[in-house]
Amino acid sequence: MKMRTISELEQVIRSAGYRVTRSRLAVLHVLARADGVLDAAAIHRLGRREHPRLGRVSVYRTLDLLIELGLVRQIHGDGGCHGFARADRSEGHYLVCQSCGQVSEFPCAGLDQLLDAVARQSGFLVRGHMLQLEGLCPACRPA
Amino acid sequence: MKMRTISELEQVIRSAGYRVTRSRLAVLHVLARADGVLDAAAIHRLGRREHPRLGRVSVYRTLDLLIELGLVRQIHGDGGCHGFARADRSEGHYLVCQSCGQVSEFPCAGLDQLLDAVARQSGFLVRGHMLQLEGLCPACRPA
DNA sequence: CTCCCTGCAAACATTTTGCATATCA
DNA sequence: TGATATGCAAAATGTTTGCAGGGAG
Repeated sequence: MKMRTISELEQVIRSAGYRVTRSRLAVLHVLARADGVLDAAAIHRLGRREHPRLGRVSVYRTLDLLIELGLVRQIHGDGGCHGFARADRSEGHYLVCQSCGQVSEFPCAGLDQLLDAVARQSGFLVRGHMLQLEGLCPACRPA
Repeated sequence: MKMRTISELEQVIRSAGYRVTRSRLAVLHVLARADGVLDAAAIHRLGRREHPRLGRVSVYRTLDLLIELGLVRQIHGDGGCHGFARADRSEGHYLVCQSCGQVSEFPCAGLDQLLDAVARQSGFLVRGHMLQLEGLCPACRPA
């Protein structure tokens, strides 16, 4: 998926009949700047820097909206599965370190073929996928 | 992973230096009988049928223990990511229906190769994986 | 008999609702 | 201006901890 500019993201929101508000922009900006995965609390905290009156509630509602529009993806971690990241930054492939908790992404060539095969065999209409590997990152793995 | 009998599961618990108690047995039995994925509340409710004094707390603690021992796997669903299933019943490959919420499993030949390649490239020590496909099951997909 | 495990209650953390007000288009 | 979105407070939900008593080995 190609990377979108903030303006393009705003456009998606508008086209869907929703308003572009300060709260929503704040959340978008936070996610745009973030490299990795953030949880709702972090998004709220960072969002307050640019919009101090931003409420927790709006963060949740905005995230719901962005997920519905396909702009944001929810990441399900091992402990507390409450991460969010921009969908166009990620392909849905994550490496989660069980020691330091860091999440990184990886390219995964060949997965699509595999998914096609599964779809054919199961009769399932596949609309998305998530592949997570758990283990130890290079920094945490024993020598 | 081969399917284990309840006695074998008990043995694993004992070997690890833990006691086999009524609460733990109740949770094991519930998970053994269940076909799909259950959340903590469901496990508690069903477990009470066989052990009425079973407390919520013990369910959580038992699940932690079983995960630690590798007997149970945690499933991260879309809404409320709090499912649990016996590890020896599952390979970590799930199809989640976005309409009816049903979770089923699928065999996924060829994934291991793919993971090996990723491990080599990333320097990550991979200890487990989870592949989830989201979409519509045969019953829910449009004609 | 001893120590681990349990269950209760209460603390805690996170997410969702009700409602009056503010704000975008 | 009018419908939508916000933010607060409070409720609902889900999970963890403290502690006295109970049960497995």
